[in-house]
Amino acid sequence: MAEPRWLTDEERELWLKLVGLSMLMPNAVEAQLKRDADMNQFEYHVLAMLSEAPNRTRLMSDLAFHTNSSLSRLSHVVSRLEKQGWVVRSACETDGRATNATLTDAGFAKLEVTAPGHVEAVREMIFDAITPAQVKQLNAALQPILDSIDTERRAPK
Amino acid sequence: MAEPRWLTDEERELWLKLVGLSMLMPNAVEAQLKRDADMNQFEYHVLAMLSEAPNRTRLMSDLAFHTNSSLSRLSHVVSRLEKQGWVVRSACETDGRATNATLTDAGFAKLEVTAPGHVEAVREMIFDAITPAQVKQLNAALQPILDSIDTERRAPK
DNA sequence: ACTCCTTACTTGAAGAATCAACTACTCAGC
DNA sequence: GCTGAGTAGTTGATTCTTCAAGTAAGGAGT
Repeated sequence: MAEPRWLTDEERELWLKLVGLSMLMPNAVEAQLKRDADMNQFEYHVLAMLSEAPNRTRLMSDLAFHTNSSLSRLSHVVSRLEKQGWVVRSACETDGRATNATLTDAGFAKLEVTAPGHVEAVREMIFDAITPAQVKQLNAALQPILDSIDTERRAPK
Repeated sequence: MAEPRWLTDEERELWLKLVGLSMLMPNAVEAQLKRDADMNQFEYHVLAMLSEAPNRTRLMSDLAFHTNSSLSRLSHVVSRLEKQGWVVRSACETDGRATNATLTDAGFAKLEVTAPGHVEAVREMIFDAITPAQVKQLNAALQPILDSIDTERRAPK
């Protein structure tokens, strides 16, 4: 067993920041969403991804991809959203295995009243804290990390 | 109600990346930990933070801070870790309300066999994907975001 | 020394996420 | 037109997290 390639101090520091970010950021956002809209971030994300799609409709599997979620998780959540009347499911006409999820008018309305507060919270938390140049840097530096995670996700060892 | 300060395209792009990262990164790490050590990332993080402390011991509240967790969550997890024999609790001598958590020899040994594989996974996922210059940029740009989250956490509106 | 507030932590119940089946459909090859 | 492999989605059980109490000790003021 070869000597592991340990992290440098700077790498370790960054790693702890990334871990901290993935621990704290969702909580921080969800506090606002929960308080103002009785919704969690994932549910919001699902509604948002539907609202941007043609006909406010996506296949479940497509929606799972765009929300970075498993089909199982999505299925449970869409069941909840359906109960609230914000989403409806329907059979896909061209593929008998597939299911469409569609944002209802009520769901769209919910999103419209929720979005401003959510965006404001995001802005205060993230974008008021960094410079436009840093936005560019982060976009550039985070992309390869996401690609790398995605590669491993698609081709697990 | 004033017009909300919507996000620019670049900001939106970054926000989606940050959300994606906090969704996918923990899973990616945990897959390896789960497979190789039957442990999740939070448990690993708890053991790691203990291993670095003097006497491998920390107060629960201190440990909660260093793992970005609530005391409640930590308490449940330490109970599990205690059952596995990796951590022990003891009363704090100077403050009757406080509890020490100490990493046992077994816990330290567990960490020692787990660390190389974990570090390797982190390296492959993160540091093989970006340049040393990007490590610096990310460290610099993520810091104010974490500070901002932390401020809101301490002084909720 | 007694009230009252805060801190430190634990606990049990409730809600959400994951995991491991399972159903149902599609499609490629024979 | 079967068979088998893969795809799409659902479901129920288990596990984890969060939430809302609760206990118990410290500490400030009186």
